Parts: sequence; structure tokens; C-alpha cells
Amino acid sequence: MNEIFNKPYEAKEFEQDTYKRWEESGFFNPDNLPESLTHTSDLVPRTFCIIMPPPNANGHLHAGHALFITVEDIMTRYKRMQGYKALWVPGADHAGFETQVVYEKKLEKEGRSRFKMDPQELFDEIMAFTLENKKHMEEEVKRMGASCDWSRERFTLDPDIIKDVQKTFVKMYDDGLAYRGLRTVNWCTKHQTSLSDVETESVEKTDKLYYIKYGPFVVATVRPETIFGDVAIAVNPEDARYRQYIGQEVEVENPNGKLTVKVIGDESVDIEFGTGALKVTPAHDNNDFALAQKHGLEHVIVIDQFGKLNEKAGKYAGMKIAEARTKVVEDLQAMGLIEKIEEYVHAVPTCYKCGTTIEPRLLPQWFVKMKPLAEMAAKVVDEGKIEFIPDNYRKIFLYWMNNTIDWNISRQIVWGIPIPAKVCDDCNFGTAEDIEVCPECGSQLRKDTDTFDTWFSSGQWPLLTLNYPDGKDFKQFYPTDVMETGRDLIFKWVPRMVIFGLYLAKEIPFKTVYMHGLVNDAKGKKMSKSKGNVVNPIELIEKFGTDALRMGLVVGNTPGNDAALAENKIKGYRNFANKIWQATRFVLMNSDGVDFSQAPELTGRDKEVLAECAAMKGQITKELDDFMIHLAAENIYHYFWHTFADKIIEENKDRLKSDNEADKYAAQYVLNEILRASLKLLHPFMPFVTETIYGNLPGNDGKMLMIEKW
RNA sequence: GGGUGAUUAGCUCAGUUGGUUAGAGCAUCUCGUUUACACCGAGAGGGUCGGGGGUUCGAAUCCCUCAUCACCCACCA
Repeated sequence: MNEIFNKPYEAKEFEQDTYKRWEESGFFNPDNLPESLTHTSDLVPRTFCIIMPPPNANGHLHAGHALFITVEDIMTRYKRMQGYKALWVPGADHAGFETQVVYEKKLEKEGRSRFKMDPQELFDEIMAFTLENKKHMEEEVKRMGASCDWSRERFTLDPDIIKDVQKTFVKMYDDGLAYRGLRTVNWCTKHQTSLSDVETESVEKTDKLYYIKYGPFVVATVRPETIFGDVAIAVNPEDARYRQYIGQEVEVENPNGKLTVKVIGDESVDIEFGTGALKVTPAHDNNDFALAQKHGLEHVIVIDQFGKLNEKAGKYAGMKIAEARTKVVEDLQAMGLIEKIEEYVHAVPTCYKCGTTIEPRLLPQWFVKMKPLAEMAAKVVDEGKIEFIPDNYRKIFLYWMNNTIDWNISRQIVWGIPIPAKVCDDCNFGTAEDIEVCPECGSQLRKDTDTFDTWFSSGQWPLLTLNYPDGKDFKQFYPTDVMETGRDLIFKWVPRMVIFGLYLAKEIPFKTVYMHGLVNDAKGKKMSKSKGNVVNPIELIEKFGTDALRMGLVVGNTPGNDAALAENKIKGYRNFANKIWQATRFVLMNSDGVDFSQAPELTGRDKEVLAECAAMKGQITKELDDFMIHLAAENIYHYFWHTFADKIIEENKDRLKSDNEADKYAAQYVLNEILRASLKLLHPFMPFVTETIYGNLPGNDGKMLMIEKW
């Protein structure tokens, strides 16, 4: 027996070396898997593929990463051992806006600002920062035991990725699916960029609702400071109070003087709300913009990109929104134009990173026409071509796909993939063609300086990583088998991958979507820096070992639901790792030098026990096939500890001391059989301790459990 | 205003298409230093499965309803 078994299992002593051995073996790359494992009677070997959701390369791994790496690694190792050519493609995401925000904070601390920097210089700095963090991230993924193929790792800013992403844009432009549009977009006045709808967060806020006397009407508004941008008053055509005004022009008064606005009738106006009369400010409200489009109204911009009123606001020019609001209300009050003020609770969109209230801003941007694309995506899901685990995410997906609005893909930040377009500043024209002069107004075109929304590139990730359209990997592994990702990405990411897959490759990108929930603290509370309850997975690895952390993350953690992560739980699995170690020690101590080539004379009980072990294998297999990882992990744990160690080993202790050589041999045989079988079943969950043990079993020199047949 | 999930032992959670006395880990208590392991073993206590109603021979599981919590979505200004 190898002397390493003479002391308790200490994960730290073995894990890093074991990972190195795996990497050096080359078996993370499915092309290197031995035929003895992958060979089937079919001509084409069975494949299995997972594309890793590329972690943001702007920091360290958190508990959520640890969970998804564990789940995906379990799936991959399981399939690999089953003889599939298993490919798990790692990646790193430049995470455009996210990283830019992280870097801006860093600049702020240093007393610098991106707005005073040359764009290229800023880009280079963020690139250096990202590449440094990318290394940390990769190291940490390795420490989790991830059996992904590093030779295929991709970064979302790899030159060929950039080229392919830009190509997709041009194709969409040619197909009429990407267009330059002028409309109100979600503008963050702090970060000076527009955001898509999924990048805003609705926050409940109590504001004042001002009832303003406005010509023959009283209008209710929370934004009196936009009054200078009003172009109309809208009422419901059904509303008997106001019907007679529709179509007329009326004179209204504001602190800057008198204004003539049109009265329009529109069913979207709620008769019950406020006074039933709505002031229309197309440049600063999404709703009003839609109304203006419909009724052919002009728009007057009164607030600039920094959230300050402009010259159109007369004496309020230069004031910030909040200040202007107070002042305008004061002045209106002095003029006797405020009828009443009410408290009003409503949901306000804010920047999901800094919480700044989103300012709807009229801006020419690139949009993706979502309707036809979303319909394709909804169709394949409706037809059951993509399975969701748990199934209720299918409903959420469909709801989302049936309620899309056009996707703003322009970001006014440097950290991203440049949009390959030419735009006209004079008439808002834009084109993906390489021309110099605006065909609309004759002005000189300029190169668009905006970059793509991150999700525009990550949405194509399965295609990009597998080298669509001509790559060998694409032909072999697309569509992929499982997309395992966080439940919060059901909107942001999953639909976009389906859409791009269907649009470009004419085929779904994955057959199964597996959603994991959040990892919370021991009490089930959300981890947050401010609460100080954030657990660092690497610290837990240092303390208890990766295998223990993996089990702690996975046991009892049902797909789609949030999980509580307690140190005690992980400690329990650290103990379990040692239990496996000690049981091995016992078995080896009692069968030193025994040659198992002879068939043993098994007792009835032996046969029963072996049959039980085989049944356990069947059960774990079924549970893994059904993506019930939480059950599989718990069952193999329970089997090993409470059946194998507590019962079978105990039962056999006397036989091992027996003088009856045949019976002793049978006992040794049974224990060895079950030990080896259990190590295989445990390996996807606890790869390090099982691999370490396996390599130290007699006769196993150089053999790897990782590629043993399941 | 919509939607989803949750509610099971002191705590954190399982319970796979309804089927024998409802499970695990941790915690608690009792016993045990038996040469694999105290990061251990043997055993014990502890739950009217959120409330109410219904379907069924049978419900933690299916249906209705109410309550509480969590999360997500939302352009009534």
C-alpha cells in the first residue's frame, strides 16, 4: 500500500498536481481521447459539448462561478467517461459596459476620468487591466477542477472574433435587421452611454405628481421641468370632458412665456389617471415619443447628455434636472398655475450599475429588429426543440420572446467591439457600407465611434467558439448539448444565443438549457459586499479542498432554485473526502499484493452487495441523464459512506481475518470491486480525491480515472 | 399592475410521473478510544409537510382558495 494513505487526506497536497497531470494528459481536448474509450460501433463517435459561459475577465471568481463550473464539469466528466467525445469550451468575456464601469471606478479613485482621456489610450489601459484579470480568472477556474479544453479557449476580443461579430452586423444590415434609428433611448447621465432594456433596473420611487394649469386643461406630471419641450396635449377620444378640443391648437403658459400646442386624441391616454390630460414631451419620454411618431409631432430637446437643461429652457438653462424642477415648480406656483401636488409612487428605470435615474434621450443608434428574430426563437421553443431545466423557464423565455422591443446595440463606450458603420451627424443616416458621402443629405460621413452591446457578441458565442461556419468543431459539435447558466441570464443571454443560432446557422445553438439559481449565504440571504456576507470560493478551497466545495455547492441544490452555502456543509464533505481516503486505506491494507485474476467463490450476500452496487450505478446514471445532479451527488455520497463503509466493510472485517482463504479472497474481491466502482461514480463530483486515489491503487500506475469507462 | 418560485425536523434543504411507519446534512442527547477513519462508530429524540376546502381506496405530491416570504417583469404621465 502506498504510504500516502498513512495520514488523513489533505486536499492541498494533491489538487494542484492532479490538475497539472490532467492538463498534461491532453484529455481535456476530445481529439486526444483514446479510441478505447470513445469507440462505438457507429461510424461517428458520440459527441457532447458545453460552451462555458465566459466569465467576465475583470475580477475574481465568485460563488456563482464556482457553482456553474462544478455543474458543467460534472456533466462533462460524466459524458467523457461514458465514451462521448466531450468538449467543454472555456472563454473569457471582455464584458463591455461591466468592465468599463469597474475600470471607471478605478480611475475615479486615482482622481482621473475617462472623459479626459484619449479613447485609444483608455482602451489600451482597460485591455492591460483585463488581460491581467483574465489570468486570475483562468487560474481560479482551474482550481475548481474544470476539465475544459484550454486549447480552444476564446476571448471575446480575439481579432477573429471581432471580425466575425462585425460580419454578423453587416449581414444583419444587408438583411434589413439592423437599422439606424432615432428614438428615445435609455441614457445613463453618469456613464454617458445608452443602455438596453435589460441593463436598466426598475426602482420604486416616491415622487411628487404636479397638477399644472395648462391652457384650458389641468395636466398631471412628475416632470414639470420638461414643460419647455412640450409639443402637444393628449386626451382620450372617449373622454367627454375634452373631446371637443381634439385637433385644436391651444395656448399654454409656462414661466418662460406662452406656447402654442396641439391637442391630440389617443386611446392610450388613461381617462382615470390624473386629470385625463397628458402633456406630450417627445424628446424626454418613451411614451410621448411613441405618441409623437404616431401623430407626426416634432420633438424639442430641452435636456442635454449630462442631465442639464439647455438653451430651450430659457432662464433655467444650465441647471440640473432636480434643481430645475424645484425652480420651475416655485415659479409655476408664484404664477398660480399649480393646482395641487400629490405624493406618487411609481417604478423608475435606473442604471443597473450606478442607480442613476435613466434619462430618456433622443439619439440616433443602431437597433436590431427583434420581431422576426424573436418569432423564430419562440417557434423552436414552442415546438419543444429546446428543453428547459427546470421547465418553467420555458414559459419565461416565451413570454420574453413574445414581448420584445427593438434592441439598441450601440454603446458610447470604448471598451467593446467597434460597430463597423458610417454615420451622418447632420441627418442621422447610418450605413454598413463603406461610402464617404451621405446619400440622404450630402454631408460627409464619419466612422461610427460606438461599440456593440456586449450581448451582441456573447449572443453569438456558441457559433464563435466553434468557428462557424466552416470550422471542424462547428461541424462536429454544433448544436451543442447543454447551455448551463444562471437563471438571471434567461433574458440577457439565452434568447440572444437562440436568435443568432437560428439566424446565422439556421439551427438551435443547444438542445438543453440548464438554469442554476443564486448562491446565497448560510442563512439563504443574498450575498452582497455591503452586507459583508460574500464568501470567496478560493478561500473555501484553501480551507476544505475543491472536492468539498463542489459537493457543498451541488448536493441538495435543485436546478433553478437558489442555494444556501454554509461552511459547515462544506466541512462535512471535507470529512467525506477523508472517508473515501480511509476506506481505500482499509481495503488496500487488507488486500496487499492480492492478485484478483481468479474468480472468487461469492456468497449469497456478496452477490447481493455487488448487485446493490450495480443498481446504484444505474440510479446515478439515470439521475445524471435527467440532470438531477443534486440527487445523484447525495445518493453516491450516501451509498459510499453509509452502505459501503458503514455496512459492507464492517460486515466483512471478520472474513478478512479468517483462515478460510477462499472466503477471505471473496471478501477482498468484493471490497475492491465496490471501491473501484464507487471511485468512478464519485469522480465527476469529486474529481481530485478520486483521481489521486485511483492513481495509487495497485497496478494503476499512470492510469487516469478521468478516462475510465463509466 | 402582471408573472414565477418558495412555505416539510432547531437551521439549510431533498422528496424523480399520488402508494407501505415522511428523508439527508448540520445541531442536540446517550453510549462507544472494536488495529480504515474522532474529519469516527452505534443509537435516540425531534415534523398534524403554511391555513382552509376539494378529487381519490389513498395527497407533502393533483385541483381551488387564502396567507406569508423571495425574486423577476412593467412606458398610467
